[in-house]
Amino acid sequence: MHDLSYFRNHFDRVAERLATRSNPPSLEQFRDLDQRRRAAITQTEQLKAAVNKASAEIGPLLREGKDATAQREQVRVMKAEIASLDEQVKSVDTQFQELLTGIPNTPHESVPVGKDADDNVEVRRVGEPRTYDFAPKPHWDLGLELGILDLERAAKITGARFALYWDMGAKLERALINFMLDVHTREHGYTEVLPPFLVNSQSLFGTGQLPKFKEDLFKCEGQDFWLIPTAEVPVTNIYRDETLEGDALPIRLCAYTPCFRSEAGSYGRDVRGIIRVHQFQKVELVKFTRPEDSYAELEKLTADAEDILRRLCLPFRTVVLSTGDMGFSSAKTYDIEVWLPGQNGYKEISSCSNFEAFQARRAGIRFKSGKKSEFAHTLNGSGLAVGRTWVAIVENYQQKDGTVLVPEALRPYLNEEVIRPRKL
RNA sequence: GGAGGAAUGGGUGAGUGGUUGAAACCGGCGGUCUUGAAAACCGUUUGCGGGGUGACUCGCACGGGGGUUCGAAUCCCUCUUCCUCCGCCA
Repeated sequence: MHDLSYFRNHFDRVAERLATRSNPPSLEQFRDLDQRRRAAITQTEQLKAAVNKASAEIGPLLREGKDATAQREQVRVMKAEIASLDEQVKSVDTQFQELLTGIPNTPHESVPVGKDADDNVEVRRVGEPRTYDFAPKPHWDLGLELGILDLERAAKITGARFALYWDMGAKLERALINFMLDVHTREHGYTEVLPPFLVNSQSLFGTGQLPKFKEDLFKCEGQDFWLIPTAEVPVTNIYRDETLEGDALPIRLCAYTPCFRSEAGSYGRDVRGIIRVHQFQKVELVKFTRPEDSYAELEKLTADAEDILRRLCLPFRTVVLSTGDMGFSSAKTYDIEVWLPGQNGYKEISSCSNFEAFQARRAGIRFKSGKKSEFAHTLNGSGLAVGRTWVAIVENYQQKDGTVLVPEALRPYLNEEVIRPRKL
């Protein structure tokens, strides 16, 4: 959510910047609604002040034993008028809030202007894709042949786009989770948290998934519980409606959680394998910072996520998303893309964003700054998507004989150097 | 799931219909005193939203929502959360 007075006072400049997004918000109504809302508020509040004044006079009159019928009648009439005016205020305010909360964040000045993902700008490329003296297979073939990934039974148990891992497949997933959490907590200074995997509407509003993107989420029937689409939601909301001590910043948290996404609107995309599924595992990095530090912290957070890929010796590149490819709440986003031989290309494995005060304003996350309190900046990024890291390892470390080599860094976690085929 | 109890400002906690946006204490901030610090003393210390260049002013908020009343922290309804006891349970 935008700062209202800033938005009002810099309307043309902000509107121009917002127009560079892929779904630019319609702002035509803003000025009219804003003005109508303020006029309505002024009107009712003046009347309320009159009522307060009149009814304060009644008490003393009664105490003196005088008659107050006239005053009572006067207040009663004004109250009736207020009731109808309040309706108007409520109606215009609701419209205004809907408009305001539906406006995406302003892209930071360093974000390249562009239409879509094609206009994203590569900022780094690390590692060389391996060359194979055989045709590398995609992970869905490898997973089946190795007996570690069982998509058919997952579909039976639940449905399409779910995964069942067996044996070394399950252990690899678990090893990756532990490895990532260990690196971030021991080497990068993050504190581990284990949050609820179900959240309420208020939390989803705080991080910006609601009200606009509810079709992407799973909801529990008859209850205000939603399956989390990312740990960003419960972890960022840890400090919802709280004021943090200024000295406590920056706060760096990391969390492992499963993530649940309905993937509505993604039909036909990444249908094979487990690149795009309804449930996947992720280790998430979340930061709360002072405004002046947030961009430096974004660089560090992105580097922390990249470090996992470096340690696993997986080739990757990092791009800065163009204005046309950014998410709703973000002011700046880096995507980290890992090399996948099965796709013969780079595929997103982490998305690292600075939301500035956009989420903090929605969620009421403040910090003490001298005598005043102000909104913190929030950031987050995948560190990393575990399922896609699993894919990257299986595909990049496959060998001619059908086995998969375990990356050096994971061997202590797996007690194996090679994943060998087994019967499913 | 059943039975009781509770929810007030950063914290403790008073307040059961009319200058109570809220006593008191603690904490925080500023000051006096002091070589410095402590102590003592004085002052100050909620948020959101309107109006005004500004001094300032108005409205709303005592867990959330609704109601009674000229007037609600205080009375009623409802929801939520927490505590105690019982039941169930990994």
